Amino acid sequence: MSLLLFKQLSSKRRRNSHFLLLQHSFYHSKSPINPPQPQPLQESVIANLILRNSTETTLTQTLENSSISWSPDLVNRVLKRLWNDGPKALTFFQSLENHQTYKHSSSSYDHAIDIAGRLKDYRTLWALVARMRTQRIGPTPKTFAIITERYVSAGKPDKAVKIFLSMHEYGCPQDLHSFNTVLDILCKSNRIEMAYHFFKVFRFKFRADVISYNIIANGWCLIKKTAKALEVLKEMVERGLKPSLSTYNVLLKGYFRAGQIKQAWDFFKEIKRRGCEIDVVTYTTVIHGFGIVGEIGKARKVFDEMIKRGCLPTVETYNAFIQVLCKKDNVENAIVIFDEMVSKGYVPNQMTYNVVIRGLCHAGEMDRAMEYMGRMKEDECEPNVQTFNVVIRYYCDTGELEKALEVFHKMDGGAYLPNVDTYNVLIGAMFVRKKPDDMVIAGRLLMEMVGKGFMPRRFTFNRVLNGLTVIGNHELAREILRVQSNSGRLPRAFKI
DNA sequence: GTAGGGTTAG
Repeated sequence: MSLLLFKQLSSKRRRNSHFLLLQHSFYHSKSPINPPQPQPLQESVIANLILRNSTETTLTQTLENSSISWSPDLVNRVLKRLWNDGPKALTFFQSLENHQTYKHSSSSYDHAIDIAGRLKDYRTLWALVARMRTQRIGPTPKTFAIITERYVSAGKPDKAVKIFLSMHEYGCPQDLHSFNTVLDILCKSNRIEMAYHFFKVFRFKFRADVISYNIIANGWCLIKKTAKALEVLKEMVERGLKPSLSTYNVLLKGYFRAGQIKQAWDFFKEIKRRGCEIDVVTYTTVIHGFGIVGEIGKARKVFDEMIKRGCLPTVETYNAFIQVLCKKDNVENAIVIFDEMVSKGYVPNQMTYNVVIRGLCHAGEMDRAMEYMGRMKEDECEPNVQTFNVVIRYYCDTGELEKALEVFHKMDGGAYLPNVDTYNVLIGAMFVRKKPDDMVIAGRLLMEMVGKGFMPRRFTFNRVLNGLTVIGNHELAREILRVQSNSGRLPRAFKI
């Protein structure tokens, strides 16, 4: 059985077992009138506990006194919950470092290192690496992938490459695998020029393979330079490496991204004509590519064609199709497809819902958008930060700030922590009504985001400071100025 | 976390 078919069947099976479970509890429950209340997840309860304790000392005591039996999996789930409050996440991690019985696993160290890196707290990051080493649980190649990514996205790609070249000094030798990882990280962080240079210097040393070439070709495609991608692939073939299906999919996507729709279509026809194996990724790429330029008819045709040819769509295919229908057709037509996928036994995921909810918001159907958000929970498909951000953004756009703030407050409680986008959207919205109270809210939100390790841009700082000065709230303004000077993002006038 | 398909909007 092909992997594709297997994926389809397993997702159907999941849904069927869900139905069976419901039927089972309906027939066997002693009191079907009182359905069992859903228990809050353990990691959610713990995350709330952590968010309420302000210092490491009180937290350590609280955790020592509690009878939680820690496991690497539980610690990872808690860290995931606390993802958008980096300082609290690290405090939690460190408070367990001296636990009497529990010892952190390698993967938990990786998470903590990732969080420290995002906070640009490199001292903590390297202290954690050293600690991994003394515990003899790392650092692993994955740890180095995380560190490399954090340095690249902090604008230090040279440093990132140096770290990669020194990883063997940490007992972690470089190989083709880790070479490809670094190339991919550089490409995905918009450093294709550097990735290509690095690739050319080391391709013989690491015996670059099809995957290395695909990564580089994809890098060029990401910045719409399909000609460069083709050049790289030509060289690959000259070296005797055979293109894979991924190679074709990379190039196909590259044509669409670069707006070379005709080339994309010709290329798609060509690979079919040559009898190359086409898979669901190829079809999804074409459906999305045509849809996004408004060619809904063609997208639909390809969607029908794949089914006719026995290539079953996946949830991702549906997500792509639903998204383009929302954007270039009509949200009602998108919902028809949404219902169709559900009736066929597919389980919509968070992205499916987010795409539909965004489509409804865009059509001004905020109430229906909120209905779908409620439906997510019923479907055991918890809304994520993106779900909240979409709804908050659109409430802000329509000037319903009270509703935006109401949704924002629903995020409180540890289950879904706001991220940097949430704060930026809300703070920006506080300037439209010119109400003094809104300035105070903006000021508080700014303080809150800084406390969670999200650094606002200088523009945001200045805007909020101005607003507070205009309404005469000098106290909050001073507090913010203090935070800003600690962060090093001083207003230009204050420099020197 | 060795590659390819599905989220924001200006």
